[in-house]
Amino acid sequence: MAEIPKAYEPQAVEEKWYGFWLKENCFAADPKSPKPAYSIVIPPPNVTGMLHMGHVLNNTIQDLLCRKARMEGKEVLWLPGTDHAGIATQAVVEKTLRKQGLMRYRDDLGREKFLEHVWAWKEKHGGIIIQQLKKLGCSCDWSRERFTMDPAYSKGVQRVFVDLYNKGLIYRGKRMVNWDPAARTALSDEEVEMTERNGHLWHIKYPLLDQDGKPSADEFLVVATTRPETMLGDEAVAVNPEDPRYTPIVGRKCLLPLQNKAIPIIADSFVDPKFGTGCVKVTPAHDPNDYQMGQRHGLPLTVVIGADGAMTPAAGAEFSGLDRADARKLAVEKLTAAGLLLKTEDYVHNVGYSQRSGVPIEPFLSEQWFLKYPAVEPSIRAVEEGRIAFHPERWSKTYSHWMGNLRDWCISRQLWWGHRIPVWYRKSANGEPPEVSCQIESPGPGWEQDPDVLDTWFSSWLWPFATMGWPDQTDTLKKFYPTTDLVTGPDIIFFWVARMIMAGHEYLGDLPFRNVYFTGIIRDKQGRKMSKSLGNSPDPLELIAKYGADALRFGTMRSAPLGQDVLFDEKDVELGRNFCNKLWNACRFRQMHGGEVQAEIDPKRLTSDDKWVLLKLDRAIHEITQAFADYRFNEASQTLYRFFWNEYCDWYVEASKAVLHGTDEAQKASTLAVIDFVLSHAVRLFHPFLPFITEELWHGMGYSADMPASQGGKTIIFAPWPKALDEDFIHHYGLQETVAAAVDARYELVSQGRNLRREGNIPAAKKVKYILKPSGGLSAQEAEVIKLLLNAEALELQPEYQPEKGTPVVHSSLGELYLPLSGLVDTAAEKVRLGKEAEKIEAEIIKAEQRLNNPSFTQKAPPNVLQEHQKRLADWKAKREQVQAALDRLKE
RNA sequence: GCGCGCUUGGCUCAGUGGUAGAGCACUUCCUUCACACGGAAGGGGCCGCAGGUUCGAAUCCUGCAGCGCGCACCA
Repeated sequence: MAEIPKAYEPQAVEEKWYGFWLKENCFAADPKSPKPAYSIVIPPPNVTGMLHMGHVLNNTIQDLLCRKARMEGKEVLWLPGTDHAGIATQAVVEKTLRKQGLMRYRDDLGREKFLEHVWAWKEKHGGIIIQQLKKLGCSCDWSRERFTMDPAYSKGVQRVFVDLYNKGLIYRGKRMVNWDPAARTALSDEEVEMTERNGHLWHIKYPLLDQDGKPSADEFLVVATTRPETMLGDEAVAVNPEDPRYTPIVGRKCLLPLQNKAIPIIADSFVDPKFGTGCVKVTPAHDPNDYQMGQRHGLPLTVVIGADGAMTPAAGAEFSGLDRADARKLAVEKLTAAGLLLKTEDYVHNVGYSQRSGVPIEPFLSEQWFLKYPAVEPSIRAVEEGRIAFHPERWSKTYSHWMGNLRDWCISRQLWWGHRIPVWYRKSANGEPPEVSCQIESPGPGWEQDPDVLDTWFSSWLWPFATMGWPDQTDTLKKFYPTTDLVTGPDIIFFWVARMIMAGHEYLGDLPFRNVYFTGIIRDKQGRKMSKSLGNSPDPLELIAKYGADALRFGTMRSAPLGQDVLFDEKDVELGRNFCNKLWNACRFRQMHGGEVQAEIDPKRLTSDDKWVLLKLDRAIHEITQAFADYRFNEASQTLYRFFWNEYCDWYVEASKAVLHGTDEAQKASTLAVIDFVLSHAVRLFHPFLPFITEELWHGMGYSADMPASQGGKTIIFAPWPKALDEDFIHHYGLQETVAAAVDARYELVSQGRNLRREGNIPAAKKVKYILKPSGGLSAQEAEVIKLLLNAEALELQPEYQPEKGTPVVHSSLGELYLPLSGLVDTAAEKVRLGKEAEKIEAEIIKAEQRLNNPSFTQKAPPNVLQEHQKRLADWKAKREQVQAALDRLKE
């Protein structure tokens, strides 16, 4: 065993072992392996993205699952890759090119040239996030890294498009879509975020026209609108057909101000007579509801806002070219000047914003491609029947709700970066509509491909199988599909999860994964979402550099409960680092005592402390295994923390010094064997959380030497996952719960004894003598442990001890522990202390008696609970007697 | 409007029918031969409010309040 440094230094260790794992191909998945398969496909990060805390949370969980599965003897495939992220990537590149002065708008460069720039960008930045994942310790099979625009992957995307087109599920149509005027593309409904805004409701007078088309001086309608600039495109005013106030004027016309245009008054049941004035202005080209009404009433579509968000010439000379926001201001000004603005109310309403560019969405009429979702029914059933299990389960409700209200998916984007739509057109000579052909390759000369690309999610939804070589029946697909677990955020349940389930059912006739783990969202200490603009998003790589990857992983896992948002605090990472250091030093302590790894535990030499720690280890293994089964990683990490720090280090290691500092060599060897047993288990239990330090210790401590090369001899990655101790083991080593309880009582006595020392203001370093008046048997070794843990000069066992008046004492089931302080006794202080204790005991006794005196409790409570309460009462009563006796002695 | 989640010590959160827990922060003491990225002892909570079920509720049910998040075509 090599000497190891005093504090754990992660940097060199991390680099060394990650390189080793790669060199030894430890993460490679073998489709020919006879082992049972375990697989995860990574939620592909944006190819040009940078690692953030969300990735840390998400990928640590995946790594945890994969590493545990390997230790359990599974053949593991964690398939990594990146997403081309259409709009996001294109926007970044456009911005850069604009900054460099290479273009103002992408048309300046043209499609080919522009795409060259994007690919160059991808080549330059595309590998960054992959390298960052490696720093985190992710055990992905990098030989299988995929990109959603790999040639083979693209083929799959196009094939699916053609197939769905041929099935009649994909169609083209002119619709009112969500338009992003900044990115100048259509978006899906899911990419629009409704945000509550403080706006205004402007009440505008529309004068009625008489028979001659002359505006009436005193007859007018009042319409209320949140978007006065759209009135330039109004084609009607609508009222409810049942509204008696307005039925007489339906069919007449009114004057559209600013445009000086006559528009009809129509009746439509969409209008709610109780809202506002009961009159609605109708702008068919710029509002989805108005569009519907326009269709019903045959109204013209006057487009006053263009694709760039600026007013068109149709808006009139004064407005043409103005941005929509400026047009609103001008419209209000002009209406005010004309005396047509009746009032302006403050009004809170929801406005749709582009999730990508952050600008308000414009309802916009355009020709787009739509998909009617396939395999909807089986996809709903798969989740409802639990064949796909959501963790936490409640998200299945969100899923079902969305799946039950599906609307066709707008899949075309007016972008260049993405999969181009495999549809071809050939102009016909005689003005007829062009010929259309949907196929992957060009049908030949004279055919032009549709200029649009597909929504990024139209490629992502194929990720679980398109990454495995589909449509070919590859070995990988056969072995690892369907995947086992998916780990992702609930924010993409519609974008990605639901769509993957449908694609899986449509193309492979089965579910794509069996479990979906939804992480929480990482927030800052104040609970705000992390964002670049707030500057509250810590750089994980800086945290890794400062604390180590293991520390970052452990801290994150420890504070991330299932399904709950995580408030990130650097303190958590600090805790992780401190924990690694504790683990490190616990191993140094073992090393200090030298000798070979002790493989065999001798049952005859086990002390009660040894048995206690083995039982605690057993309980920890049970709890951790259950926590993993429930996807409760925070519980698993907390159990590990408690076991290792509190139980093993604080109590067992300290107690073991009674043996290790002694002279009995055979007993020392026995203790070291227990330590080796516990440590070699603990290091493996920690490995999924702390891959680097555990690998280092696995080798440094010599535990790898006991294992065959395929099972931990070479690397801890394949070391067997610890099993709970079996009955034979427990019987063989005499590990009864009663032993553990007795040791618990002994440690409790020690705590109380230390408290006496504090209460007496005796410096920790000062050696003092304690006297124990035992109530039962205590071995010499156990007494030695008590002495050591109390840091006492001596512990005298005196069954007949008669204390001097006022000697401080504590009481327990093991007996009375006195701290005789020759000449230094403060009787008054001791009286106060014992008085307080007596009060506490009295309160507990009253509580217990009340319960036990209640006949319905004694009749109805289960026997074990009843017994427990009876025992509790008896214990408190015994203690009361002891304390009372001590108090009486003070009075003499 | 509908749905979901949260409300437990100063802070962040576990706990989910039988004596209120952790980490951090705080107080006091200790550089003792694994670790000051440490050790020891301690203070601090009528578990949001009101009802109900139960022998027994922080825990189950019902209402209410506050906060957060989804979904929804009301100008």
